[in-house]
Amino acid sequence: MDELLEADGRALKHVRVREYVRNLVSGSAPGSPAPSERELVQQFGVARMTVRQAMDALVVEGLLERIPGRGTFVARPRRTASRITGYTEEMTRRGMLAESQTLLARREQAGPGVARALSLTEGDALIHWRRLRRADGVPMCIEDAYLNEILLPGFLQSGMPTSLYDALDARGLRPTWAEDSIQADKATAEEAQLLEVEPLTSVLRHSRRAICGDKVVEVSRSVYRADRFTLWVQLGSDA
Amino acid sequence: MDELLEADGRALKHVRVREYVRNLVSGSAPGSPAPSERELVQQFGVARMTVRQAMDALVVEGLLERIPGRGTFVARPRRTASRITGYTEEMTRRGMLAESQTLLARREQAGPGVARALSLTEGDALIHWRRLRRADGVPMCIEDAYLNEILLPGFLQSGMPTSLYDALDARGLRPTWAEDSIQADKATAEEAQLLEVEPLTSVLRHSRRAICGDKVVEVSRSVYRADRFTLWVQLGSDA
DNA sequence: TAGTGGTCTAGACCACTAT
DNA sequence: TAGTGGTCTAGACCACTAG
Repeated sequence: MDELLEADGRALKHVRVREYVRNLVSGSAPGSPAPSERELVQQFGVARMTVRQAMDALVVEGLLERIPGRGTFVARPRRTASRITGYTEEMTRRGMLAESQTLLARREQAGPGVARALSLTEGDALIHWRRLRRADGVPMCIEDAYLNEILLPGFLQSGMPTSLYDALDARGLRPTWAEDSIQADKATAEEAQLLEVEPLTSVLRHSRRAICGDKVVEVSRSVYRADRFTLWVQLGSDA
Repeated sequence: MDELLEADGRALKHVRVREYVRNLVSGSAPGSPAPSERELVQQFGVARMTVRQAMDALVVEGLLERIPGRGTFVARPRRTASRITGYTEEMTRRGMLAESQTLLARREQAGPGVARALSLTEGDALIHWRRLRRADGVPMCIEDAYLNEILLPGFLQSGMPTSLYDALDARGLRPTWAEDSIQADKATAEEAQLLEVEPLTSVLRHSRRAICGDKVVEVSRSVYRADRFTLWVQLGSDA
């Protein structure tokens, strides 16, 4: 007998069928046939509605595709929207070494703009974290992150992490939604000095408001050297 | 009797129930209760599985939320990824008047880069459409669009539309997926002249590869005046 | 013609919530 | 205790596809 049929007899029947089918087809090429519903009814000794419930879940998930009169097949993988990433993950993905140098990390009182963006009240305490970020040892961007202290108790005291997004992840606060704005501009004198370019060199300004559920977890403004950085974005998703 | 119960007796029962519930709750505040499943069984004289099928669809859609032991309620609207829009729709959304002046519209042979981006073979025929695009009468961007002629038969002959995306829509080719890249740069002499700015002024370069299903429907390169344009992007979606 | 998924019935028992 | 959604059964008929 298939060991998966025996595994965890306490599990719900439709879950057992679902996971059996998931394991069966994982790795199969798109278009490969899945077992027919009546076949699974026989194998598992359950009602057809139970099998349909299991298969429905996999169809909604995008793993399977039903074709009336033909059968159920492994679906072409759906394109999905970009994972929301921070600097460290993004540069690593590009095969570069991401490093950061903290220029400033302290509690501040929220000004009107940042307060609104973070869904705080003006004057509330927030964390302001400014970093010079390098890629392969060369300055890439200056990032000012503003964080809600309430969501990150002890953050400043616990030693700053390399990756803000890893730290958010660890607290179950990885953003699932982000509102970004992107502008072309020229570097100010101070920015130019930090980025090691001439003043008035082209830079890309990138602002983000990152949200997890109902909570605004990060508001940030970054300025990237235009000669080193192209922003890539994937939009939309398959129906 | 409720007129919706009578409407289109040919429709499938689960569809009738689904649309009845959709109409009933549309406009209701999140958290408002939907009818209970057994209530709908009574009202429509159908089996409970049929009602569950109807409700399942609305739950997957994100309109309803089930809470075991309590009931079914109107869900908080999900955040969804940005609709993929073109210049005309985007400027209209910003409350500006979008106008375009065609600088060039002709068949060309695909060069290596554009061929690969459009999933064509080098030397294949494509449509090259260059426009100066204004917002409220002032130059905003120059856009070079490259289109697969096979997908748009008679496009050049039929008179160019104002909105490429409307034209794609009409042919069932509205992109559901886009891969964009964004860079900061300085205007070339030619770009500066068309955009009515000084040479070396900051510009935002925006490239797009837009896809509908398996078909690459548009490859474009746009250059925006940085003093007039900020790109906005929403990323991710609720789970 | 045999097999497939799509729809539908008329029940059942369970765990959970609210009163 | 009454009501809710969650799970499950054992059938049924339909339209469609493929050999």
